[in-house]
Amino acid sequence: MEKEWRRSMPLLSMNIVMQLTGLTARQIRYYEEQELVQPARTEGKQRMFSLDDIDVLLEIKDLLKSGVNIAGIKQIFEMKKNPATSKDVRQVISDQELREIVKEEMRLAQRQQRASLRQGDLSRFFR
DNA sequence: GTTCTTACA
DNA sequence: TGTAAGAA
Repeated sequence: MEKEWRRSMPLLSMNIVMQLTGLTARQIRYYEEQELVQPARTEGKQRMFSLDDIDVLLEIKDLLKSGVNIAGIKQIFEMKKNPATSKDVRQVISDQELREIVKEEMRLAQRQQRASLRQGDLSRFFR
């Protein structure tokens, strides 16, 4: 359906996003700086987020809670974008697989005191 | 009064 | 990440 535009329509202001996501303005702006979200701007330079942005922010919050750092999140989002590179035949990683990977990573993170996701390197999860 | 940017701890 | 300062 051609209804998806609603989800990408920038209508939410900073304060609403803060309440909806439970994130601080500082964090939200930082994630934008890291290109994890790209909210629109009003003429007055005010950020205007879309429902899709909210989903992304909530996902970031969730992954962060699981011990994944910004670098790791960037890679995860990157995989979602390129389902499969035309070069090497990398498989599309399903959200289900991703959840298991994160779960597994949490086990290792607890057992060892190693930095989660090798400080962001997810290469070992590709085959 | 709130949000924005920049910068420092 | 929190907070401060100054502008909008």
